Amino acid sequence: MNARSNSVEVMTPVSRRRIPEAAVIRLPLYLRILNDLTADNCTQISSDQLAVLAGQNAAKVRKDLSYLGSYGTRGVGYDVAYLLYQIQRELGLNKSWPIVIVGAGNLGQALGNYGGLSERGFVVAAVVDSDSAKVGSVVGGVRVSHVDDLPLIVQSKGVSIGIIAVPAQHAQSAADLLVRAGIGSILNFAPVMLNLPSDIHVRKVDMALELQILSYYEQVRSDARATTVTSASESVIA
Amino acid sequence: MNARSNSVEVMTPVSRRRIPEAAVIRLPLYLRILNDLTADNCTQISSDQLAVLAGQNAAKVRKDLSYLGSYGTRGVGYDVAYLLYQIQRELGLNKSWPIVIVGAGNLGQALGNYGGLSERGFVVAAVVDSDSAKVGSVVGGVRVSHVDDLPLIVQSKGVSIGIIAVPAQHAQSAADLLVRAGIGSILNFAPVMLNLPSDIHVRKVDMALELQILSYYEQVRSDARATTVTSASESVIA
DNA sequence: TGATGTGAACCCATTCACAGCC
DNA sequence: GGCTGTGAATGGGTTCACATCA
Repeated sequence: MNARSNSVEVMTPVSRRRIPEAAVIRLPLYLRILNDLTADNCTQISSDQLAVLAGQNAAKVRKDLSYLGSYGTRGVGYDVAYLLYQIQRELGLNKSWPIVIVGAGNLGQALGNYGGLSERGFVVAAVVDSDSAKVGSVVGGVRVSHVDDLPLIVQSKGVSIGIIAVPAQHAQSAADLLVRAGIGSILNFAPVMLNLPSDIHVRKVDMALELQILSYYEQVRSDARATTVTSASESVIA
Repeated sequence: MNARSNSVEVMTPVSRRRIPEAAVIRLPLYLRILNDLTADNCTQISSDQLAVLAGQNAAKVRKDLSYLGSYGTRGVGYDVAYLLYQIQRELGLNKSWPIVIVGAGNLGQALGNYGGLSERGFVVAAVVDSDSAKVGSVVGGVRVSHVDDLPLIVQSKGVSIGIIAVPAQHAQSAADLLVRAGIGSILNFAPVMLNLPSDIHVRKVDMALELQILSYYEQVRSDARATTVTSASESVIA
């Protein structure tokens, strides 16, 4: 269908196209929904249904899925198991990713012990901390190592994703260490902006920022109420 | 400037314009940087400098800030303290927001005890749980209440922001309870998509989704390496 | 018939580039 | 001269609408 039949295909590479970032961000969401559907013994789903479950527009869902290939059946919909597999494969979730957590404090411990990680194929290869007192304790089934061993750990275990779980004031140096150790992607839980080379991928998890965004919309909401009241009374005056 | 001079202005409302969502999301980021600058006794900043610190383009920074009004000085830059104040005001952070946490498990406790909340004006008005055994214990300086009291708490304390910190399978019903109690915004820590009325604002914090996004880009990176190697060897063959 | 897959249209966000002001 | 503020240009993402096919 999308392979031109007059050309010789040596071997289909895993990822043919580059998927737009906006779509990549939604793929894990679809994946989760498909997992739930599988648990509910649902084997087929239409873009309309999936859109409702994902809180998206059906056309957007179809376009997102079309980046993976033409895996739907016209007039029918998508096979849940097959789509699940394709999304997993596209996201690289058919392999297991070793990750390293920097920081063995409250947050680092909580993340290391969080079962959702290994369930989804993210294995805590190491937890490191700069505090020698913490080295040796066990977090997430792993002995805490000293941060100086980071390059060694990253190289020997092939780690490419690092999680920053240190206080804000140490986050930048933690990030620098991760990059120097050879990491390619960082998930940052510290409430600071990291200054990093442009080829490093970063995602941020930041409760304070999220709440401040919500705060804006709640203020708009209360302003709207106030304005409504005001203009109502104004119209009475007028 | 934007107020037509031939119309009578009764009173300038707090928020004149509606700010594009993309810009709203970045305002808390600028705010944080300005806070850091204040701590460093820096009183002036240009859009270029701010852009570097925020990891953004200078034109974008200027446009974002222009939504607040014309608070810069041409040829000079922005006064840090004044800009700080204006962003805070625009985000509604000059008042204190009571919030309610649903779920008094590990996550709920951690969030309730997190000092960063009250530091930024988010006061934990209540922590609720459906487990009567948890009711009465103290989290974040507040006695845990039963979830049945949610409507009462929300009304009496004027809570408009709720945080969902319950296991995935209970998140939807927790959200429904929050909405029925009169909440307007939700910060969702549970790894599920919530089905909610469109006038409710939701933000999501989800480590698994973030890691899966990073996984994609790491896979692309390793594919790129593999392809480079392959095409190199191919060119040798050719 | 009914749902996918996709060009085209639309809309929002980003970036450019420069007028305006300090 | 330097930096802001902003129209205009660009680019990406979303939605429409329909040809296409099971």
